Amino acid sequence: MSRASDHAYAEIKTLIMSGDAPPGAPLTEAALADICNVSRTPVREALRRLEAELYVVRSGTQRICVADWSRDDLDEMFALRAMLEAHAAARAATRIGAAQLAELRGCNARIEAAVAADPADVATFLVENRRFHQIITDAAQSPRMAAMLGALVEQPVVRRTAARYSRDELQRSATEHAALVAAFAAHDAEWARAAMTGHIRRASHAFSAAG
Amino acid sequence: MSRASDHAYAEIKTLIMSGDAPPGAPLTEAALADICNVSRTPVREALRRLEAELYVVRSGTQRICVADWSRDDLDEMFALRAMLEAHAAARAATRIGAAQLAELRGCNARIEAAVAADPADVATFLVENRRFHQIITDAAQSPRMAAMLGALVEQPVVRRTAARYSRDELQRSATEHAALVAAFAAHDAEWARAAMTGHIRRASHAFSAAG
DNA sequence: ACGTGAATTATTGTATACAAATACGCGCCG
DNA sequence: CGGCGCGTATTTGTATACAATAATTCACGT
Repeated sequence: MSRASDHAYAEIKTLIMSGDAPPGAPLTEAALADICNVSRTPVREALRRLEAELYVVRSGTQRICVADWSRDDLDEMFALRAMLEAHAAARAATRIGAAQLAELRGCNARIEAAVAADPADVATFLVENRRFHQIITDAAQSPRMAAMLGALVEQPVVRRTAARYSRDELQRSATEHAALVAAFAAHDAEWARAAMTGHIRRASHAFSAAG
Repeated sequence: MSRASDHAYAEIKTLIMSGDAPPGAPLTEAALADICNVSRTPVREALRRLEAELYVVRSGTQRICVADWSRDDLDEMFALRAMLEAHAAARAATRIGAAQLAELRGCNARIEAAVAADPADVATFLVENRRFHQIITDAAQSPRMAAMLGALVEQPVVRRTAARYSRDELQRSATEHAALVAAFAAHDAEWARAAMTGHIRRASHAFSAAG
């Protein structure tokens, strides 16, 4: 996408994620255009994307509000993500190449280092974790699923501060990643699916407990 | 959405579905605007939606082409749909109300009538079949999943003429729907999930055999 | 004759102006 | 005092003009 449109997208998303635009808050195109220093046109395109990803919702008569996710919504998001990522893992297991496997290992090595640091480097963890899952999604070679997952993955991170991630939880994540890598190395689709399902569902419960 | 934008969306989709715009064909905003008798602005919005639904793809440098789905893509679409609809069915089983259940029964009654007709009324079958699945998706009460499924359900119908649906296949569909209704009536989530999984996967194989 | 590169053309991205639709506030009537 | 209807103001939808960027073509040099 183009410069201004992307900029607007990122900026509005940040507004939402940071809480500056709280759930339920009405958003007007003109105001957003002013904030982003672009015209309404790219703002509209950005809002389209955000709407498709359910960051915002259209209230009755086309007015746009920040989405507010109930506990049930969040559970549902995790359930969907577990299904989709498990499927992605199964596909990836039979399609992944040596290079991607190596990348995955490097990624998890950095994750383990971040977890071992004192204090734990949560920022690095999040970045590398995201990358880890991204590699798997890519290896699955399903643009359709990638598109679906794109919106889903980062949303639950909202409202969760770094402090909420316990070292124990981070450590478990790293261990589970190692199991996933083993499943991929063995090209065992069902193993990969099971490992990913457990990984996401554990994360879901950790999230619920922390939230 | 608004009038012109919706119109453009529908018209462009028809162009694609009917085959007038064959897979891989480049689409220019100006040409589409001309066809739809609207300006480029609503065309752009329509293309955004179609892109999100993967009816069209952006080639390298933002140029838009009609998507062309390989056999692998179609299999993948069915696999995703099977997962998502099975999940929807499981959710719906515990949330569905008496009114929706009755609607479901009425729907399948019309399907059976369409199948029993001579010759089989495929058009009615398709409409009611779609409605049947729509009721389930609604009952699942997950806007997120509904959004994901929305794009997925009708796509494989493309390139499949009515003649391709055998009476036997239609009859099986109706029977499976009856099983689904029974699972919903019992509010048995796992039964519903299993029934839906089987239903979609059978359809997938029937499609492959016919295609 | 073929490849390279600049000029031209086509296409997309952005801004702005205007039209349509909707919400809000005010006055009026019951 | 409260509900209803109308006018104004705000907001979204559409069209158009212009800018930026990518593709194509043609000429030139090797």
